[in-house]
Amino acid sequence: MVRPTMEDVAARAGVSRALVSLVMRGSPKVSDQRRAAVLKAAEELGYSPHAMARSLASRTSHVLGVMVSDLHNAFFAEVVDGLDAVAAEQGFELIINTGGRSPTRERRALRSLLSFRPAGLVLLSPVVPAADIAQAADHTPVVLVARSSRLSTVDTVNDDGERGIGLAVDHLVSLGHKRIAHLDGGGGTQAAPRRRGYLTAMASHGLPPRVVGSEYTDAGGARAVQGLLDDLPTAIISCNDFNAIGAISALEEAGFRVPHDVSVVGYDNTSLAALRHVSLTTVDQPRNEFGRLAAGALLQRVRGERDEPVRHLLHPSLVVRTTTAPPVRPA
Amino acid sequence: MVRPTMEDVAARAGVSRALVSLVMRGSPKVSDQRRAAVLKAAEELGYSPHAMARSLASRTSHVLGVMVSDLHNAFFAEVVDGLDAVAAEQGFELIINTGGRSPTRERRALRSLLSFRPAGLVLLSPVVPAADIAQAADHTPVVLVARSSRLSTVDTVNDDGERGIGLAVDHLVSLGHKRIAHLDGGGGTQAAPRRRGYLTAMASHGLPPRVVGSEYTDAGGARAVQGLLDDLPTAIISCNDFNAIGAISALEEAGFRVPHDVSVVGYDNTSLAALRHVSLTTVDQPRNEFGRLAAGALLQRVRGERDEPVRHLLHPSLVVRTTTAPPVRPA
DNA sequence: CTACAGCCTTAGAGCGCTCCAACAAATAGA
DNA sequence: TCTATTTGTTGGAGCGCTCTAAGGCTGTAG
Repeated sequence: MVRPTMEDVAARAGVSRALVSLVMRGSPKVSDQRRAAVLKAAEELGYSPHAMARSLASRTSHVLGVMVSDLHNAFFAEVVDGLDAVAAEQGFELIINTGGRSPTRERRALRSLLSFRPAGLVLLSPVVPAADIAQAADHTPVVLVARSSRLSTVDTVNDDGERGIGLAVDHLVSLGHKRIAHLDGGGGTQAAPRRRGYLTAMASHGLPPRVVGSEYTDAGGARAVQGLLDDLPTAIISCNDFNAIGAISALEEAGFRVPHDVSVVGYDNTSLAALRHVSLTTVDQPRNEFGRLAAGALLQRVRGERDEPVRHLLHPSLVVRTTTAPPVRPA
Repeated sequence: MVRPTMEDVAARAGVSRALVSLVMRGSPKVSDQRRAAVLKAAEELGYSPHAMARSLASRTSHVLGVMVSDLHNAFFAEVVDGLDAVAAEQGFELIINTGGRSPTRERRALRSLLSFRPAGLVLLSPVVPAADIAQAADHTPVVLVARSSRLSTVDTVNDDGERGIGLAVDHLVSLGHKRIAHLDGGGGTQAAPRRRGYLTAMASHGLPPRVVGSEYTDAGGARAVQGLLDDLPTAIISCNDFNAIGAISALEEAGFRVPHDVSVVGYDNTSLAALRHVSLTTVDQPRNEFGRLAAGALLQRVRGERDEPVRHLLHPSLVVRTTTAPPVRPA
């Protein structure tokens, strides 16, 4: 259970500890003969370098810390895939932990990550106050994904929610819809730009807006629809996919068919939306790209290539499935 | 950007580095006055201890490494919640990384985790060969979740899939079903015990089994159902929730209603199953409990309280929703 | 007034590694 | 031949911390 150290390898190979260090770091200035001897000894002992000792001694880190606010949400998994790809490519490793959407746990997670002295930090949709983020950013480069910030020390990567909802509105209008309601995400993370996008797009088409208060859950979507039943629009744009699925259930329970009687559009293109049983028309965020850009921005900071903040605002795209169709009822 | 060290805090508080160390570790043998001074200095400097230096010096680690085979699967998120709860309670921290269901990436993830010299390792449904696991277990305590092993050096936590499917069969039989088919998970992780549970339970009720090859996806479930259409059973037990949802879509597309014409049971009780639009009767695994038990077992090993392997086999439970009902067609 | 407990506090060694300066040996240039 | 230069190797200091053993200080007892 006690792991061998460089000293052990050096003794076994009959060389100095420094030489073993050179071999482990792949230095070219080691003779082939010694290199082979060292590698052989390392192999025999089952030696592997001690990352912490290494980074302590070298005063550098090849670790990026990733704080995922909610591990239950597959959204983040794809962002992590993007991060991982870029990090691996550039010789960095990821350590992840999670805040469970609670500021307390999240702050703990942040402290834990920072205690490993990572080269940089990626925060995925954090819920901690900006002050905590600013404090972290004092010590190490930070990039925020799915959360905006005015801090000049942090970079951000977000989707253009205003534009995303605009795509949904345009799609429905082009199908012939005029009475289009928006189920609003309330105080949720990206609710405001989405609502704004809805209002702007409706106005640009000269249509009267109709915003209904709701939330990011399927129960919320169902409830909102129940309030719409007396005066049903021909199309509904939900604040996210869960909400849309709740809306669809409530519509079907009330005897309406989707998309025949009402078209429904979601947001996020979660894996749910792709299920054939759901097959939801929705707005897709380039999640993998989020991760890639976040890693890229972070590594620029890590290498000291940039000082001014970067604000990535990515273009969402509409994925048309089978919950939208031209209206059949009088518009 | 350069972080303060203990030395800095000591200088500012006018005490020695060792005293700061005692304060940071919460030692009782420090006078209140000095303690306050040290904490104040630390606060002012924004000091936080360097986890790596600490564990290097103390030759101990309060870190548990967690390898999640697939971050996209919310199953693991709940296991992590359980792990996190127990770890936090006992003063341990989690570092997570992911293998993306690829043996190569997983091996890399394993190496990365090990390089932090964690006190122990939790592997959630790993896909690497047993030899890699054995090797890791040579260096540090390892517990496997959702994967069995015969290695005497590793503990395991699994659900009793045989029993889980048995619950589903019993439920359907008690509703009056006699023609019950099983959509099999093929070579998937827990497919074998589930199939075995189905066969055993059917036999114990004196019913003829009908196993249909399928896989753990909604497309797989749909395809399997298409092959059943000429001779439809009155109930279907899927290998997991995705498969069940695919099966339901295919049934509905073929003009059958669930549960009126066919009852369907899933497995896993994913968050999908709870959506009102889906409302799937399914078998629940105590995921949070998986995590708690895994952490518990690991910490026993870490503290050297136990040497022999432990095999936890947890009881799944049936969650009855609205996709099962008594059969109306002749059985 | 000395002795001996406590109780706090501190110096110093050392964890596994990197990196620098120094050096021996081999090669090149004069 | 002798001095440069290059190439390969090494000892030692030090990264930020913990931990042991050995202090300094009080206060009380002898």
